[in-house]
Amino acid sequence: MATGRQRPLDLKEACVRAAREVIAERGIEALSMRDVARKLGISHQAPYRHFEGRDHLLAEIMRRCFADFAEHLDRRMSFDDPTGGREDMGSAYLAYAERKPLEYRLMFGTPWPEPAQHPELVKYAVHAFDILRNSQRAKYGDRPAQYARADLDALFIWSALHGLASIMQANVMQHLVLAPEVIPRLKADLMGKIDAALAAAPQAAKKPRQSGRKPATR
Amino acid sequence: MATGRQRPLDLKEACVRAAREVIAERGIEALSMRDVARKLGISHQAPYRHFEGRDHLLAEIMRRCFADFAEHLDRRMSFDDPTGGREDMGSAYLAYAERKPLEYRLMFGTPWPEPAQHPELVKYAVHAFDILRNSQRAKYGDRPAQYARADLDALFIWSALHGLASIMQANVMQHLVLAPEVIPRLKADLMGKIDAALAAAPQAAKKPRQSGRKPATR
DNA sequence: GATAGATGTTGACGCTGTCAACAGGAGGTC
DNA sequence: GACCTCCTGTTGACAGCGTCAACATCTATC
Repeated sequence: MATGRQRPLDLKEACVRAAREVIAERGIEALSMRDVARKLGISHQAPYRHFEGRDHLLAEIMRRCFADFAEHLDRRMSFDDPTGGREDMGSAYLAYAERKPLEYRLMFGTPWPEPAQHPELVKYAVHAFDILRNSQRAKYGDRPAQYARADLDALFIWSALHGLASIMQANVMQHLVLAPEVIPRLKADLMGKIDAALAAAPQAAKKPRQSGRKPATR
Repeated sequence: MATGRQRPLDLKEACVRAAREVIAERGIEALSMRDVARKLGISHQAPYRHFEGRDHLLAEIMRRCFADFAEHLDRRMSFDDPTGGREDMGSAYLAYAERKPLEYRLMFGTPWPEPAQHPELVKYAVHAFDILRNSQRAKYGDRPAQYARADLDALFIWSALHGLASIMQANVMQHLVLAPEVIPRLKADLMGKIDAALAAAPQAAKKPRQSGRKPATR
């Protein structure tokens, strides 16, 4: 059942894999260093040779999640997608949150370990946001004078998407007694509203000329 | 420094207060039953006479937060506010998240204990959402045929507000290098976009006639 | 006054993260 | 070859945690 019982060559890599398995099985909160060690059949102290502590192991996993998430968004949005099926950023974002709820919760729903101690984690997280931001900058022609507007748009899109993603994973959602056709329409409705909000000129600003969208600059 | 050292008359109440102090001082994750007991100068088992376990103590605190939150929204939105300063729901929501970040994180950013075991918690959480939902139902005249649309609108508003609130509390926010005027404009911009999205007819639906908004039905 | 229930205390268990000391193997240097 | 050092992994300890079980005490009721 486990990934493999023979003594792993690269213990650090094996720790990350085992930790992700524990998280998948019993949740993020239940992850313990001793669990990881047990799962690998090594002593309870061995993982500490590769990670300073539980936080550092968790930070490494989060970093990989952000890298995976960014790659997912990049792949789904780029015009040169070999599959040809270019997807809207919003769909791609929500699809990821839906297909990998644990990873999503780990990135956005778990208190971070001290960021100053984990610069790599910050770097990859910012990079994921930059995919969204750059797509908005491209829309306005990537002129620095429009950076504030692009940032505001990007943060709005992120807010709506992240809000929906985290709400749909929240426990309270199952108890709201929503009208029956609401759930299936939820994602499309939200993305329609995002588009409507962005189409409306923000404040005394002309509607940005925008015929065909440009690809994200990455 | 502590709330009071004399033996409290109502230990259950004192436990809740002490727990909130611990959370305020060292964070939600650091809360332990033994901390609460120590803080009150009682034995480590005494709190268990009033709460089945850590989860139940946490659930009680969360329940109170939801009650407090709902009351905050009600007060800020009702026309009969004695202060006369009626506030928009969005502002009220974001103001709460900003002024009580710990409570907000506790409600929306912390994994819930098994909901089936804490029906009161669920009830109060749903009630908070109903304030938002009812305000949308009122906008459409509270006709059941429009309940789905009201639900969709309410979930959109909640998504955007919750998304922004949780993003602004997230660690990554400080590392995004935003244009300088973005942060101060963030809240107003988002609420403007919410309004714009709701004003735009969703799909083949006339713009709802809506001159003066009705108060929330509660 | 006896009795039963509620409330608080004490002590133990296994779990956790983490520190310190130790063991062995790889590789370099004399 | 002998020696030394670093890297990796092991063993054993410690305090803190949640929780169970047994005991003490206080209070109210018959």
